[in-house]
Amino acid sequence: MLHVDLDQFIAAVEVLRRPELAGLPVIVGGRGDPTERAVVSTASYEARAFGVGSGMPLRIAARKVPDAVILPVDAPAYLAASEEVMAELRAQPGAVVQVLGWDEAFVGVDTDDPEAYARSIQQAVLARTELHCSVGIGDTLVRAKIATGFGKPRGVFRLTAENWDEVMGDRPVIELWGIGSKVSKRLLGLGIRTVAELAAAPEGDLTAEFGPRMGLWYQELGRGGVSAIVDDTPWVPRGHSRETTYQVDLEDRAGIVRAALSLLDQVLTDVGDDGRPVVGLGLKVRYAPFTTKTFTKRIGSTSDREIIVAKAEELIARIDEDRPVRLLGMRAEMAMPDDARDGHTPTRGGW
DNA sequence: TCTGGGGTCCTAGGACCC
DNA sequence: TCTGGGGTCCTAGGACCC
Repeated sequence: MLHVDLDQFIAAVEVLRRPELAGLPVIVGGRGDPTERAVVSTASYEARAFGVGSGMPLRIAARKVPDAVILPVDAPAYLAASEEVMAELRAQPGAVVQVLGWDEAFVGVDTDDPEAYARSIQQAVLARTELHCSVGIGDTLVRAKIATGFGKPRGVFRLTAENWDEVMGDRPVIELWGIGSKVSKRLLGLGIRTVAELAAAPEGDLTAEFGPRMGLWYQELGRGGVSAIVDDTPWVPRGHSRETTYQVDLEDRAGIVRAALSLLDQVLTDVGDDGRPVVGLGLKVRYAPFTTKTFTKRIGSTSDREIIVAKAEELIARIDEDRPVRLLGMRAEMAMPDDARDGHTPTRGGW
């Protein structure tokens, strides 16, 4: 199958509607104000040359690139562009499309010449949207996804069982999709640094450290994954949540309660649009400088707004009073059929 | 340098039941 | 006095992805 990933997607969409920005360092993040608490969503390649990347505080990014054009995040514009791209992918002959995010998707297809198919996808997407993309070809989802990174920008790369060891074997495990900084450090504690070492590690070491499920999953990742099924069944959200960051720390109880209720209200709007009942509530509180506390509560399946609010107030009442709050997040979980989760391998926000 | 906002899934441990 | 085994449900926390 193939994995398609748009190149510097958000920055590219911004440049499309403002051609005068072409070739300039463009940074998109927050409300476009580098004095605010916010982070970079995407930087153009010109800005990346200065060491700016997504996730970086906007304030720092602005300092690194004094001449940068800093723009606010315009989610509706990116969603519209994304839908055009996905529609074009679905229009490809024989394509099964599984969307992973605004700017990427798996494309399952039966073809003798995947490279040619990949090039024709790039041409089609470019012709329709003026956006460039990179394409990974793989014999598993994991390999296709990782292959795309080697194709960037505007390229095509093939990663299969044949060249997996050669290409990935000596690389650090953090380059695997689904292994981040924490897990890679724990793996290092087991003496596992590279992809090849993970693939060959004693199963018992991994399951003892990460549990039977995740331990085996990480080993499978080290070997390039197993699943090769592109799943285009429509997405069913597991829940809805809203989160925000306050420009000034909240410190008084009344203000904290008011802020939490305001977030709750926003979540309830999404819940109402969803139409399904709520079965659980969560409240995540971020304390300055960087600790979080989570409160959760199961509630009987209900759509009654007053009941939900009353249950949420019980959670709000548990927020510590003796500490300033830096950020409040609230999450409402939605009901879903139990069988929707059955048979799934661990995915980590993935496929 | 000081950390967004939207998601998903896994694990540990306690309570409770038979 | 010392102490089963299996199961489910719930809460809190951790980790990862785009």
